Amino acid sequence: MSHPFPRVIIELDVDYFYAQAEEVRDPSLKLLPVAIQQKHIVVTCNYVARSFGVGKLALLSEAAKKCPNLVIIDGSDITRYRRASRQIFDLVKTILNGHNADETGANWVVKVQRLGMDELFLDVTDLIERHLNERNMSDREVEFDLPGGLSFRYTPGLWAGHVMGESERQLDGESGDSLPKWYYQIASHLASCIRLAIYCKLGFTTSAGISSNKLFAKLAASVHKPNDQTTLLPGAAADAFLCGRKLRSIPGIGHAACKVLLKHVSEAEIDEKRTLEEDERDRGILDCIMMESEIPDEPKLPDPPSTPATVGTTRQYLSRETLISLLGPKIGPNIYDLLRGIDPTPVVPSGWPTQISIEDSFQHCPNVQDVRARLLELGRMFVERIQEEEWSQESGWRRFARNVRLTIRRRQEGNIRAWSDERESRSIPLPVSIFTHTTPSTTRSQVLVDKTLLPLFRKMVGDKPFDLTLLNIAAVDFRKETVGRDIVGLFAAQEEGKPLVDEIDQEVINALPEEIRREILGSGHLDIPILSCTRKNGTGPSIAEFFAKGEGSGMGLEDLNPLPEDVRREVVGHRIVNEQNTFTWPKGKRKSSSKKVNTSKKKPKTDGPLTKLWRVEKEDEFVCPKCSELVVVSGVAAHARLHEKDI
DNA sequence: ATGGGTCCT
DNA sequence: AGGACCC
Repeated sequence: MSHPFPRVIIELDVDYFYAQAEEVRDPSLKLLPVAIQQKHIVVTCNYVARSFGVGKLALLSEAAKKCPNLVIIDGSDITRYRRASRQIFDLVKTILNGHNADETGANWVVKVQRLGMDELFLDVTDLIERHLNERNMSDREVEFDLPGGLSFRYTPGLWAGHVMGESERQLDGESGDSLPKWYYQIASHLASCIRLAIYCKLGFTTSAGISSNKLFAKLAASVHKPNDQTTLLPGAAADAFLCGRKLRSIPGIGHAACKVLLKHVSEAEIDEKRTLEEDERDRGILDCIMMESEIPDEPKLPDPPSTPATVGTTRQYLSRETLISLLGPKIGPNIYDLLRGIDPTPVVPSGWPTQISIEDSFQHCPNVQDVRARLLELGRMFVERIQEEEWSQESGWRRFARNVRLTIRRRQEGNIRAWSDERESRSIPLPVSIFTHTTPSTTRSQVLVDKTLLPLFRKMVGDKPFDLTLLNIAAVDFRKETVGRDIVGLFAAQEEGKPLVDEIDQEVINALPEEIRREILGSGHLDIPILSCTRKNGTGPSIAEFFAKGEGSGMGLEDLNPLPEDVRREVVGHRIVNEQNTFTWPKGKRKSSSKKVNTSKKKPKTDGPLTKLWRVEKEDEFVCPKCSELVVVSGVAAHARLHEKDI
């Protein structure tokens, strides 16, 4: 019963992501130990560094001691990694859903969900079903055509990569609650093809897990790393594998739940031991009865901390009811199921982010001057980040954050307790002026900080002394096609059912910044495509340049040569069972010449065509291009109506 | 710990 | 607004 509905899930994990992104940027790093630094810690490192004993989240000082030649790269600006992550996501999306896949995932054949920057979940059930309906599996070799135009061949009966649980017989046929073995077998080749394509196109190696749900797929992916894959067939082997895992290694069982569980498991163990001893004593009571009063049982006291607490032991000791009483009616049953390998959570297609945040941590920040200085810097990065996100929306509707949230963390007295990093936050409408691309980001940051964030900060801390260790600015509550609530409120409150556009001086409307104009023109009937903008890079070859092949021309799947055998082996590894596994890139259709010439820099359109603008004068105040009057944003439409008479 | 994200309450 | 979870 461990599969409420039968699925085939692939989890893809980009190996040592930040460090590999640096290797892709500069391949000479591949031979060196590389660590990515944020503040005083190594957040990740390549496998060369790991062979020296350097680990994730190691102190930089310790890492340098273990590995004196460690190449340390500052990773506090994650822009490059975010872009690389996007490229990988877009590539996988395109391979599996074609070039015309929408942005919401509503009509994707294969749902693709991001987890962090370096992991993807794929639900390939429908794709494989479709393939099975089209192809004759009695052929010696079968071709698998993917929606994006890529295709690969495999030999039925053979596996790509590692397999766990193959010897079980029950999977050979339908058994009601799981899919037949060959579904996973085909998925193993599919995973191999996708990994190969990622490597060929973008240069990243990945690890993959293939199984019947997200939990198993993810655990499977961790079995053989890096640059390899594992299929974990549901059944007794998967269950045994799960049972041996440490509790904390189960995704979904976090720090808080783990603490509660561990406590009760060890209590239950002690309990059981005691009743066992009591049983024994009962049996041997005649032998022991004389000694009992004399001897203060000394060797028995400090035993409990020996518990590693695995899934198996936890499952054994904690009933469903106990878990509910411990963790509540939602989380309790959830974890009860997880412990048994039951994970019905669907692969939810990832669309645009629901929040964009930027943060910095530090040792001390005890006064408002420091806060302002830090916020100004953070705010500048914030508005630039927001702008980058706008540019990455290549077509369709723009999305705007309604609110901005300020988060702080105060310095804690005394012991630094593990993982209750307590934050406080407040949110407030995000001023529309931050969307004005024509204003320098430093200016926009000043406005944001002085008019919005510092007042908000005052509200949080009051007059009391403070010492911060973290500041975070987040754009939240994204909506399509609206700039700010004040404007929406204006039009909602203002006219009862009249078509607004016809009432307002068209020329004045046209002169508005585009965001405002779109707002005035209303929603639904106007689809202004947003120009894509190829960003320029700093000096030297950047990751973006390295990746530039695919930009602006679909994903350019067709421009890759058929794979050289040595590359294929490098990617798929030595373990591949199916020697016939190859894939071909689609031919024709697109000119391949266009994509190498892709370095042309389009300007963001706000720099260009609009010559007569409502200029942003101050926070939320505009200068009318017709009469130069200063108008608050909530008065823009009303002011525009005044000019109707001018015609 | 870092610098991000997700969803639920 | 906070808390849990994820990387």
